[in-house]
Amino acid sequence: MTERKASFARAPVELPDEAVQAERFEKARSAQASAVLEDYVELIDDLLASGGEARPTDIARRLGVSHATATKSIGRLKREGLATSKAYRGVFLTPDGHALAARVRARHRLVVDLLIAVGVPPECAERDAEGLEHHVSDVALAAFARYLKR
Amino acid sequence: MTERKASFARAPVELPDEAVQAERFEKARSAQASAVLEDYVELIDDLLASGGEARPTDIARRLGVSHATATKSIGRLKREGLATSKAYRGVFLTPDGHALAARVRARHRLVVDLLIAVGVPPECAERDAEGLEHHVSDVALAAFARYLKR
DNA sequence: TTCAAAATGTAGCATCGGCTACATTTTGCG
DNA sequence: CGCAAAATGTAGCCGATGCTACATTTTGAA
Ligand SMILES: [Mn+2]
Ligand SMILES: [Mn+2]
Ligand SMILES: [Mn+2]
Ligand SMILES: [Mn+2]
Repeated sequence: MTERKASFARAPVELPDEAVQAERFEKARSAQASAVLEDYVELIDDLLASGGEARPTDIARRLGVSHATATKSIGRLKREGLATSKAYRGVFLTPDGHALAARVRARHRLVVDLLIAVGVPPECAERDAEGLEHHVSDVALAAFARYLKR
Repeated sequence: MTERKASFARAPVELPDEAVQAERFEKARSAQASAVLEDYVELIDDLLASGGEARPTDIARRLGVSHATATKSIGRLKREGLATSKAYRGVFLTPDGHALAARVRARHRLVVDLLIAVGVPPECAERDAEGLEHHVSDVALAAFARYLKR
């Protein structure tokens, strides 16, 4: 419009290498693909540890989805060897599922702690962490731990 | 198994209020729903600013998806009023799309800067940021900015 | 100018994770 | 015990986002 070729309305944009950029997006997509599974195993593990039972209806209510949706995702957990269940009984985690839950919970806490440490209000930290946690790599996680220990 | 009622193998788990927890998960899901759109407008804006054209094939290659997938997503951008395009021509952003791109880019940079500030290696920061950025709330973003200015 | 390669469009398929609607089973209360 | 309510299972729909395969258009080089 009013902008001419020689104006410097914006710094010249330097794009990353194509392959590098593609790899970053692919990583983000793959992290997202496991996000639902991670939330389920973490929640199931919490329910089992706190009360004793992890029933589809409870899981659904806490996740804010319909029980049909929860049941379908639990089916995926079972297909992937993370959970077990029998009709009309609660859901349980396999050793693999339990191990995943432990990692996911530790990561969740570390993310919350880091957010709070840099000045994010606690409830906001908890809320944001629920989405952020699935995209924090082990390397970044280690950096967070170092930072918090400083 | 070997665990008795009175043992303290693990700290008693205190679960958040159901409604609060559901709301957190819902927020994370809604953030995820806009993630793809955000990545596309940011990338299109970068391509337009750097070279001049944003063609479906370039977009696809940089995102690491097939051109058919990119075309489908560009269709969604158009449906949502963020982009325009005519057959066999490049893709352009609407004012709304451009405004979104600006916000997304600013947020992306802030996230990268914060990660680096707390000790995450730069390339790792860039990689993780691609997924993280979509889940950082405005409140957290403001906290990041404050922290970096300290 | 011609024509093959590249880019683009389009159709069709799959998976995932939402939903509603309805069928079945279990539970608990009178 | 019996029966209604709650929980659970299941079917079928949808949109988003991947893919491959193939049709069409554009482009550029001989
Ligand atoms: Mn989460
Ligand atoms: Mn979590
Ligand atoms: Mn991104
Ligand atoms: Mn980005």
